[in-house]
Amino acid sequence: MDRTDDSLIALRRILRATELYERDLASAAGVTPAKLRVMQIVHMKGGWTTPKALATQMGVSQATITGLVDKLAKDGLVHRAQSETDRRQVNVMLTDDGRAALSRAPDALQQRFVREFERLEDWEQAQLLSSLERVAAMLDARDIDASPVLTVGAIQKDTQSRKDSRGKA
Amino acid sequence: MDRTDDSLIALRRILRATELYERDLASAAGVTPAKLRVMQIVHMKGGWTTPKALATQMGVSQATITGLVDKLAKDGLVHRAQSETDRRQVNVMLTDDGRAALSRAPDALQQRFVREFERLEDWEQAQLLSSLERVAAMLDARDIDASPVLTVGAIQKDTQSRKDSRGKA
DNA sequence: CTCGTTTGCTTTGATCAGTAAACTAATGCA
DNA sequence: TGCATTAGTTTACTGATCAAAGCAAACGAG
Repeated sequence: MDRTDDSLIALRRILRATELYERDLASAAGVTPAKLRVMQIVHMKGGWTTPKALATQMGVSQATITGLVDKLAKDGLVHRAQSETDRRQVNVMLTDDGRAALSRAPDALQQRFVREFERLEDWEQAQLLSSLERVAAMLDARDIDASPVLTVGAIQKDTQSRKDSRGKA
Repeated sequence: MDRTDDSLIALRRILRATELYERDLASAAGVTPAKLRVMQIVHMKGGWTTPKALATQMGVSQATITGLVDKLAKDGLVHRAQSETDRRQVNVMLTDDGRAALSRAPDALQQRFVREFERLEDWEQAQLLSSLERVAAMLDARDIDASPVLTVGAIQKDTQSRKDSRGKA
């Protein structure tokens, strides 16, 4: 039956749209997608995180994070600071430039999704959510901790807009 | 209530699951994801295509295809033959080994989706399909002719404007 | 037919993302 | 005190990708 095919096609369109947006997006911020993702996660976490946390969240090795953070630091978009409680740890923080770059990369894809989603009727939202979760469950047996970050990042329920650099305690 | 967030999380899980499966899949066939994609497309096209067509379909440059085909050829999975009608053209064909490798890489993700999808009640299928299409439309304004092949990164039918905005820093 | 343009592909030389393994330094436990 | 663990970096490598330059075949006026 054709519904299966049609569903696969729709899925594919979703995947492709996401990928394309991610690239455009990154270039809008003047960085590569991977670096943008790092910045977005740092932002999401309130302004700082550790390489370890980044590696886990992004699903890559710590060595990869080291490389990305190196480049971001060289570009002055983030900077490193040693944690005071555990001196093995490093805190990765956005610089002002980093925040500026992030804001130049409005997450069109996600914003669009959010905007349209929130325009739906209540029951439609519920149905969409349940369908998406069902598909996710169908495809993803394991339980992966995925953040609500699509192209990663713009959902910013930035309730606390503190820009201080209270480098971890 | 956070339906929006939850939807984004589900979406993200879908994307991640797809990526992960793609890797597993490729390793089952003993090749990398990109090479597997090349082989799948060749297969889909009936056993042979040109580098140009592959580049268009995958949304990468011809140079990239040259590289992938080089490696596949070195591994004996495809071979090149000059076209007889237009000697500038090259035909990329699967070898027996290539076909064998392909068959060792059943598309786990897709099969799983299909299997589970077809187990659903009729009305559930209809609902899922409509939800997926809705999301696809929300994310992907353009009309893309996507094939029911679930992969990340394949571009079916390049829309000119997209091509230009891609691939810059 | 011929010359200039277009087309299809490859080469070259780069960048980016990613890994594994070895290493360093700080922690923490017994 | 001493050993195992943890966090992060370094090193050396691979794979995918691109832009630009090059080459050869095909096409299309004139």
